Amino acid sequence: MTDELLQPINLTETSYKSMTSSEIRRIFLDFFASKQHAIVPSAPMVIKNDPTLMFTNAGMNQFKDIFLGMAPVKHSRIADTQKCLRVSGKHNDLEEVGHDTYHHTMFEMLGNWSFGDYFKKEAIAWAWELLTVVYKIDPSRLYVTVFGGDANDNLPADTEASDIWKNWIAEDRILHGSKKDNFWEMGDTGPCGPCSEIHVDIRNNDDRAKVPGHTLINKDHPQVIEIWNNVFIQFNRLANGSLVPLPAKHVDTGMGFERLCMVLQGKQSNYDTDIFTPIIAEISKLSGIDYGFSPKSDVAMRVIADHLRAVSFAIADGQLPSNVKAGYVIRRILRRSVRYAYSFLNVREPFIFKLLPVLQEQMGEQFPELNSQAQLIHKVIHEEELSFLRTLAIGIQKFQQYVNSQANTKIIAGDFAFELYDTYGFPIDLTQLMSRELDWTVDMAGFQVRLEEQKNRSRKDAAVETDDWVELIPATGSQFVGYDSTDTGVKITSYRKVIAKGKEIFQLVFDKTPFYAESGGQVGDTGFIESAAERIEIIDTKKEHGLTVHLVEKMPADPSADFRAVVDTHKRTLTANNHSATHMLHHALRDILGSHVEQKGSFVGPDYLRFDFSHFQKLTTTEIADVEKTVNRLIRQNTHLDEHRSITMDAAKQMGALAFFGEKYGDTVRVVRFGNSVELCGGTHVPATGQIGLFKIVSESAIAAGVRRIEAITADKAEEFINSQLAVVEQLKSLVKNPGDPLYAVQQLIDQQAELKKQLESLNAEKAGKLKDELAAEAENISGINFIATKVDLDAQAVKDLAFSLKAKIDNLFLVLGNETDGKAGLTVMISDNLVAERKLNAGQIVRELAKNIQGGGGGQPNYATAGGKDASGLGKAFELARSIIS
RNA sequence: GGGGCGUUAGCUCAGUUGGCUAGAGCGUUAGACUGGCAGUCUAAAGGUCAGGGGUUCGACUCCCCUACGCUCCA
Repeated sequence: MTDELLQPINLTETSYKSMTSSEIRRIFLDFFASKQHAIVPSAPMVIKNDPTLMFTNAGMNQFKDIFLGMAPVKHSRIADTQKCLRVSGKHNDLEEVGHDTYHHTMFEMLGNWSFGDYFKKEAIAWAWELLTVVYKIDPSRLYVTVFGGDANDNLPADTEASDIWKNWIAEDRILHGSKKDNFWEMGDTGPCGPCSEIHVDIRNNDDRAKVPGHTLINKDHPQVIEIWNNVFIQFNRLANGSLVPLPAKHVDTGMGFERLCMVLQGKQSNYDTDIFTPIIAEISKLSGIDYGFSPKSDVAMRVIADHLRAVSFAIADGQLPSNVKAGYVIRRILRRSVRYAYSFLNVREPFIFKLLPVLQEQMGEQFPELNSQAQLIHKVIHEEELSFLRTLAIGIQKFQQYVNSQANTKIIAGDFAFELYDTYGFPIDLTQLMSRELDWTVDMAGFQVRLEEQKNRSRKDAAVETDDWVELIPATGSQFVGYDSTDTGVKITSYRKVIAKGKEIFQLVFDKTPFYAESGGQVGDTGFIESAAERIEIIDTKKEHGLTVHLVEKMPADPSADFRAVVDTHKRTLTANNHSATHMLHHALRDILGSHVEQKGSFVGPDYLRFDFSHFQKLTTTEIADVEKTVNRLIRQNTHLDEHRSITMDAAKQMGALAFFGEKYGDTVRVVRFGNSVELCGGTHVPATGQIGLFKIVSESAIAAGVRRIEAITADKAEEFINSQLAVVEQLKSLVKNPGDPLYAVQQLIDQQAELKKQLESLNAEKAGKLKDELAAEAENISGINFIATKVDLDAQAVKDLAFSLKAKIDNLFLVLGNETDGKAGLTVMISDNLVAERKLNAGQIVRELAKNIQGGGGGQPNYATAGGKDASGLGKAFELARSIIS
């Protein structure tokens, strides 16, 4: 048996320590191909349609549905290399990356899988063969762990695995591990099982002689490391905590590619392998600092090299940096690298984007998306770098203002440090660094308090309470019948309650459903289900783990009844119009702008459509008009939908179907074709394009570097839009009484208006001048003060103007003006500046006294003040009081 | 999804307990100086203070809502 398993395979003879990373990767895949594994491409690193996970963080992610029994097994043996990203949660702390030799954000996970096919015996034998025979790792450096059992969980030790291992490795190299290290569970419930890890000791011979390797396993020693984990999925964990054996057992393995390369290339650090050295060399060249120059610059270079990969792959998968969710994670990673470059490599301008060609050279062959998306990645990283450098500049300015404004306390308050961080995005470690340079310190305890407050606020808000699924009928999925029918008899197979923000809603799963779940940008269907006894509104339809979940606000009284599921067909039709129009828009854009146009995002609802695509400049008016014209021509051709529900990917490509990077496709795909527009798509469409009627673009804008957005409307909405615009023109024409050339008429009106405005201004000035002169003539000299007190028929602003112009005209002025508008009285007091100073007169105080006569109050400055009141009949008394003040 | 901050002249920004009839620099225009240019000086134009509502005698300033931008957290 053993011999049969160890059939030598025909691999290129490559000597130990000279294998490049590309060769190491290829050998892995070739090896498992020779063991009848189907080699599949990496799934996208960015995950869509799974609320629990933003990024692929393990090789098994793309097979999760198979383990959960929700998707059929297409190949029972699979191997691949999977791009993964670990940036948060239990797996990684972003802030660790770069400080040691082995943490990464983005990494590749090599893996082989058996779905109900081979189990422990083959998995262990092949792992051993690959490592020792093919990769030629010295067996005296290898150790393995197996699950040692757990009394609390009533789990026995995995003696099956240890017995198999004894065929290959000395017994004293087989170690027994705890539940924490050697028992794998996907979640609180579901498939799980013991696992067996392979560890390698890469210390030098002296150290190995001094301290035996087996004492260092799982002790976080940087040179005694786990490289391969083989998980044997054989149980199902139920909600009550008990374990039941699975009928079909699976193998799920993962081997960290970067670590493997480190071992095989005889390096002590992942960053010393040829995966990273060319990038680090380029960083060194661009920054003028040698790798090895100082610990801090070394960390910075590792950070940048690592983050470049993560960010580039994320953008290639369609995830642009943004300020929400997955996009925000990407932005944070990129900004972290800019921060390190800024602080420790003294870089003050964008430069990370310049490293992209080196990365392409390294990985472009295995991951072609890196090449095809290069222009976009380049542009996006460059823009993000620029924008963050701006943010840093603002933060530095704020910091300096703060330091200048403080007495020499030498302490940055935690509140201020947090404000810089929270409001202005200024990294706390930069605040600390700059403080140290000034010999100041930051109150980090205060900062942490504020940060914790903020986290609690957000967590509290995001708290969602989810009950267990209640299963009524066992089912492995739910078939979508909505392409053909919008009204079907269904049974509820399972349901659960979800509480978010104190609002209670229920999720229902049917045996089959006509409801389209939100996907590919198309909104979920709404409608209702109806039994003999009751009718329940479906408020939305979403997808979760490939299941179609219907959202309702109220549970049916009898969930086990027979229901009729009815989709809101009006909304569905409008949505289909927009979806088909989106395809034609995409096609027209590629036609007119070029084939660099690729979908970067899409929203299709009943009211409008939104389409984001890669393009590097604003569309001209002509281009927009051309796109509209092209789409409308396609609509008028009334092309019929040519739909292929289930054809192979190859056949789809043969048809010229557009597929997008960053989308996960099954082995068979659905192709939607309207004439020359051919796309892989699961959405609902019009039977023939004529139904769309009319297509109209309503806006074109930029949403990120190299990405533009078009919003458009169709059918009734487009007609309404055009008609309302035409109505405006009609009204305009009738207003100007010039049906021939309304533009000319309006222009003339504008010119005339400007002319009249000038004339009016000069007339008003003349009138005000006269009033001013009249009032000036009325001025009474009371002990050297020119006193004027009178009522004028002007509004508040005119009174103010008059007061100021009188002040400019008359010296030693004490002016009191009264006015009356809308039954309310107003008083204005103006006093020449010299009187304010010499006679200690204060308009503000005076106006308050005067205002008592009009039942009001007011205030202002010493030389000018106003007041308002209810009783205009008191104005005369106010004037007399004013006179008495200076008499 | 929850916070914080911002939006003032074409651009970059001031505007301190509500009241200085909204300011500066750059840019624009005009004039002057200079043989011409560069430049210097003088003057002018340019603002629904993001939009809407409220409080007040009075709102760029205070409160509420909306839009947009930045930013942190989830």
